[in-house]
Amino acid sequence: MTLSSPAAAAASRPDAPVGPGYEVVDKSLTASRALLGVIARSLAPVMDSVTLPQFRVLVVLSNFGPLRMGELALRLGANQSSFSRFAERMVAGGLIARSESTENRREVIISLTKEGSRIYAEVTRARRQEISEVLSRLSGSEQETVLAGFDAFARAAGEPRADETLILGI
Amino acid sequence: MTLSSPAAAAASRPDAPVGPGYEVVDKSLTASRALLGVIARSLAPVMDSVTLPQFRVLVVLSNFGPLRMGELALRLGANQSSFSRFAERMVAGGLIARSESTENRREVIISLTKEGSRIYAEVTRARRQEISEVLSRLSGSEQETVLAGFDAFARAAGEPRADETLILGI
DNA sequence: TGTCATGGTTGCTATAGTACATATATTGCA
DNA sequence: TGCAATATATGTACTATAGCAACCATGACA
Repeated sequence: MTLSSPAAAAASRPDAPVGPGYEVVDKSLTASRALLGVIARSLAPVMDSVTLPQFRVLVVLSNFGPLRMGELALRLGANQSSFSRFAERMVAGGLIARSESTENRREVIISLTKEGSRIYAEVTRARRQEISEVLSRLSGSEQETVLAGFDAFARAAGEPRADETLILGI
Repeated sequence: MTLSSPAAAAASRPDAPVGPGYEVVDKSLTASRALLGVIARSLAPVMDSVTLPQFRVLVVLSNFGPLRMGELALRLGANQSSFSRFAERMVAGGLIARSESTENRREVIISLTKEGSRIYAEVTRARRQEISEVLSRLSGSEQETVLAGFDAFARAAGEPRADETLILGI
């Protein structure tokens, strides 16, 4: 028998993991660029009213609901004092609101304003729309193919950690 | 006959485009988050030596080769004077080099330094590596599924325009 | 040679983001 | 009551990015 490649080894155990070939890695990179385009386009319309770091705050508040100042700073990996002023700008921009905690007068609760959640919702809507448009160009069976492929990849990759995607400001 | 859904219409023309269902859009969003994680992780190690806007410059120069100052500013959608100083910082950081054009002494050509292209290459390598690791968790047949799905999606989406992904600084 | 266009830099100004140290208000507890 | 701990705000300072206007240097062309 010749030297066994990972693929050959897997052939004997039909469903075992294998080292991926060049083609699938390459196609994944291309797909990642395509999805990046989708994400970017969905963000573009709101970028004149929100900066990327500010949008992160909208994401966190949308996902976790109102949070204490310090808690929010922590989740965003920011220095507390930096964040206080950062929040000040967002308050001025009408994106978030400060309010005193009911049970502890030291605490300041940050919540989304109508405008803040509208902007987040708008981006989400646009993203779904963008993806729908791309998929609409495919036949039903091709969409099935995409579904299966994305599903498998997403399962294998898992959800990215919050602090990871923060690097990109998203 | 009842109101025909796009899917039903497609059933009569087996390979025609159809409006995508909720599930496939949703899975696409999940996959996009997963790929975003991959991208973010590949960028993380170099983020202490390069800012995201600076990384954009590395990407453009890597793809197009040396460019005139103004041409580069244009591709990055930046103001010339802003870009001049921006470039100054990158020169100081050892990422790019200025050189006088041979045929026109007005022109300043910007090219990558060894360090600049090393950083770009490092990110690309890391990204392939990250993707390989994810795919390695899948069996050969699942990888085939991913390949087919990503391929179909990428074809339908097309390459994002350069100025689109610039929004994210990538 | 004189004038205009082109390519890039510089002065000035402004804003966002970030950090460190310090100050203030509030709470909890001895 | 007084002191330590907690939660946030402020003083100060620095860097990155960005734009407008004015300014040089060079090239093109009448």
